[in-house]
Order: sequence, then C-alpha cells, then structure tokens
Amino acid sequence: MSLNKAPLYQRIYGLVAQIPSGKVANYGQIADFTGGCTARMVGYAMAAIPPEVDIPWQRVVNSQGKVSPRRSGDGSLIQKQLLEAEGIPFSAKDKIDMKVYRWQGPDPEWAMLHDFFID
DNA sequence: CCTATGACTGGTC
DNA sequence: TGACCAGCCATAG
Repeated sequence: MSLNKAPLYQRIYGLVAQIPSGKVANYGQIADFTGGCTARMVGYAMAAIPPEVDIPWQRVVNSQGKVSPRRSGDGSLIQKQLLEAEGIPFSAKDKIDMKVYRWQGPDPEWAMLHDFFID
C-alpha cells in the first residue's frame, strides 16, 4: 500500500486527520496506530506539519491530557481554544478528561480502504 | 554522509 | 505532585 511507502510523517498526518471533532488523541496513541514509530516521532511530525495541509493538530495532546507547550511561540493557547470550541472541556488545570474524550482510533477497515495519503 | 533539532513518554526520586 | 533523566528516530541543511 502506498500507506507504507508514504513518509512516516505523512502517515502520521493522515492518521491525525481522522480524529473526529470532539475527540482527542495522545502522541503515544498515534505512534501506536502508525505502528513502528514512537511518541516522539509523532511530536516531531506535528512540529513539521507543512502549512499547505490542513490538519487538526489541535486534537493531539500529551499523555497527561494537556496541550503540549511549543518550543517557540504560544500556540498552545490557540490549541486549547480550538478544542474548547469543539466541545472539549478543560479542567481548572487545563487538563482534558481522557477517559471520556480519548479517540478510540481509526476503524481498521476504514484505514485499509481509504489508504489516506496527504500531499 | 554527518550534524543538529525537535508538539513526548515512562520511570525514579 | 512536581522535577529530572534517558531513550526515541525522521527530516532538513
């Protein structure tokens, strides 16, 4: 499948693009779904998202259910607001209740058939 | 080809 | 509950 020959980042982006509004996923989760890459890879991939592609990167948070602070700038605030706009509530400590809002993952068949490929 | 550079995670203390 | 540490590996220049 072109899924496999596609750059790892592209696979990650395609996966992130599947996260439905109102749900969030954590880096380790995405890494697990892509298979063969680590959470860190996902984080790096997010940082490398090309501006051309429209990806709901805001739906990817860290394992603590919090938005990850960026190296530069403070886009994490934007991320929080985007998520709230999607109906995801944050606790007083800016944490999301992952038990409730965690994305269950892509439907295996769906992924198989779609062979999502960005770019 | 080699080096620098990252949106993380899990375990310890 | 927080702070600190060591692995992780693809991309860009």
